[in-house]
Amino acid sequence: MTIALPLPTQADTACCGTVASGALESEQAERIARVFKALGDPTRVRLLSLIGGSKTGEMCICDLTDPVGLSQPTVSHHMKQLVEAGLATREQRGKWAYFRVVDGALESAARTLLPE
Amino acid sequence: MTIALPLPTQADTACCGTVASGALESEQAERIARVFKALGDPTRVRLLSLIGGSKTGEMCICDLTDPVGLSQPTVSHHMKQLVEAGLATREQRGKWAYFRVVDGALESAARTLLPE
DNA sequence: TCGATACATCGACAGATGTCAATACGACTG
DNA sequence: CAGTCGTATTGACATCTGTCGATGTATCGA
Repeated sequence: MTIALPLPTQADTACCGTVASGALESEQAERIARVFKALGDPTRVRLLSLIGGSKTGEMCICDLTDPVGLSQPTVSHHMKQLVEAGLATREQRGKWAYFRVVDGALESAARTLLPE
Repeated sequence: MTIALPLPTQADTACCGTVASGALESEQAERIARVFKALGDPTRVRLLSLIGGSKTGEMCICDLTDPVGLSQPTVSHHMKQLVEAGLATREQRGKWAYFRVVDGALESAARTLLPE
């Protein structure tokens, strides 16, 4: 038997309230901080920029370990963080797991820092 | 005698390279991540929104402890993080320390998430 | 000068985080 | 089906982080 957990939807990067337009409730602040927490590690920033800047827009773990100089489990761990933050997607194709930057996610995160 | 430490300048939020336009070097990634790390805590997000949304645009620690519901040392600690990340400034006036959101810092951070 | 006030720093602590080696899992290949 | 390859997970570990109480420091008022 399985239990339907009330997992928070990860993709709701921005829907209401921005940092620049005062007085956020703690729940909104938590939602906003969750995304920036994922962006608060230099390795993850590099991973995003590597994937987003690649020709096809997608990369597998094996393509990423070398550029960042970390072990495969560590890269896998970071990518999981990015996926859970709604900044990247994972798609299994055969043996490989292809990651993409979620379209509009960075723009959406950027918008939470601007007025209005 | 004092020693002139080569402290990194904190205000250089964005000068070159963005997440959305591929292949950041580790140093640029580190600089970008430093700002978002500061934004990766819900309390700090609230503090920024409180200060930025206030009438005068500035607030002292004593005004902030109640809204966020944390102790004075903790709020002081968070504000130090924000100042060191270049997102806020601290100005001592008499007994009070007034904090402001650095003008353009959030916009600058947002820009590192967008293409170009 | 003495006390009160506002803030920073220190010391401590629990919990989170980044990292790797080892291992498990799933998919292809022979 | 057995072996190999790409990934995810686990377990362990050191470090970082958020938090508070206690204490230090500077400023103002009486």
